Amino acid sequence: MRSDALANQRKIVEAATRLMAEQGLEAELTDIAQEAGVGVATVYRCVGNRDQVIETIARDVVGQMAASFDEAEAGDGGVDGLRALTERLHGIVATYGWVHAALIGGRLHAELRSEMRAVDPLRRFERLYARARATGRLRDDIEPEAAAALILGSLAPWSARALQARGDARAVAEAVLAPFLTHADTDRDTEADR
Amino acid sequence: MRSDALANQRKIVEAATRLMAEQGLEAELTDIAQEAGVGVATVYRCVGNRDQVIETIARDVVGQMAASFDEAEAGDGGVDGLRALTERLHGIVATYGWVHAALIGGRLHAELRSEMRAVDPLRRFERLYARARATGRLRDDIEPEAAAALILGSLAPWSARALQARGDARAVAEAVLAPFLTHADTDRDTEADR
DNA sequence: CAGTAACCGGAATTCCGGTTACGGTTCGCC
DNA sequence: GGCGAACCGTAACCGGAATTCCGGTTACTG
Repeated sequence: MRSDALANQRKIVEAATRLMAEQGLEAELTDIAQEAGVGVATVYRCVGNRDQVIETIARDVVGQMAASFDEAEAGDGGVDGLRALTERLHGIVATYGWVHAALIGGRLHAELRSEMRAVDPLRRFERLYARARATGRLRDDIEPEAAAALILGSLAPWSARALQARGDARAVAEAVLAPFLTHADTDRDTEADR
Repeated sequence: MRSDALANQRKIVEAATRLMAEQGLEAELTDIAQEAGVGVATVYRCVGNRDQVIETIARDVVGQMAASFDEAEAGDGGVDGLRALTERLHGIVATYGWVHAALIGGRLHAELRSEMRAVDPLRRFERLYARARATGRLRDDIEPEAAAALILGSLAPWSARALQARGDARAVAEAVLAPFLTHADTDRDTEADR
């Protein structure tokens, strides 16, 4: 592949990501091409048809999410790992906006769908949460399943946007996890911030 | 309008709601007509074109949400009101599935969009939360804004589904609010459950 | 119970966005 | 610097979903 074609490929994927992040997966191909500053045909040559464009982006998101979970699972299993994971996930949705939401509900090719399902964020987060709770810095009166649903719920576009308005990814993760920390721990953190 | 036409209108809206709840807003008109047991033209006569079908459903959702908030604001402002609101909201998303999520991100007519924005769930929930916190049964180390984002985040389709799997709307609301109650209060509730 | 206006279902049509074909342009190796 | 292959943008094509049209049917009124 010639270097200009490669550059176009990158431009197109970036443009598509940007557009789909705000409009959802149904962004039009002509718009994507325009946003990338190329013609429609170039999209077909450099990335493929509409489905393949979506698939490319989907793979990006799924890959990044999976990697974040892998990393967290490889860590020491403490609360800090959970915080880092939350932070990374919020970083991802900040970039991909509506894409990750659409991926879960939309119609995807069976193959990609199963790949997505394999990540199974709720379950994996739940396990990580349970593991971290054993360190004693998380409240023990809340079930990991409910905690996972709440924390990952904060990735919903409307919540994520509201939270992002208040600070950087680190601050967001902090705010999201706070309700689950033991009082002693939140006190410590609060003091540390000052 | 003749009585059979009125009956059809109801059937169509219900069918569209059911279909869109699981498939998203892009459900096809022919499928909707079939699900309702009528011809396509009947959809146009009784409800209108595709956009108007969506608008009708959207109005339902927005109306129910707004009513829920109105009711909560008219209440005594305690934690129980918050719990009831959360319960109602989860009931709504259980019925409308992907519709409410799509409404926020999708392309809507400016008019309806602003109507939706007028409900402004995050802000209204935040105020209710702040008010309820004054009663002393909610933790005071969590900001209302963050709490609102987390609690309303639980309405995200993936979280809502996971939570619903564990029990009825009341149990869901309970689980969602638990992290925000003071310890004394959660203890009391936990004991009451047994 | 008959007349009529409103209603119905399904076929025909329009419309719109994805896809492809084609003539001009640019990269990169010599 | 020139040549060929690979690349580009535009405009025409195509399929499928939205919308409309039409002949038959059904609910209300007197």
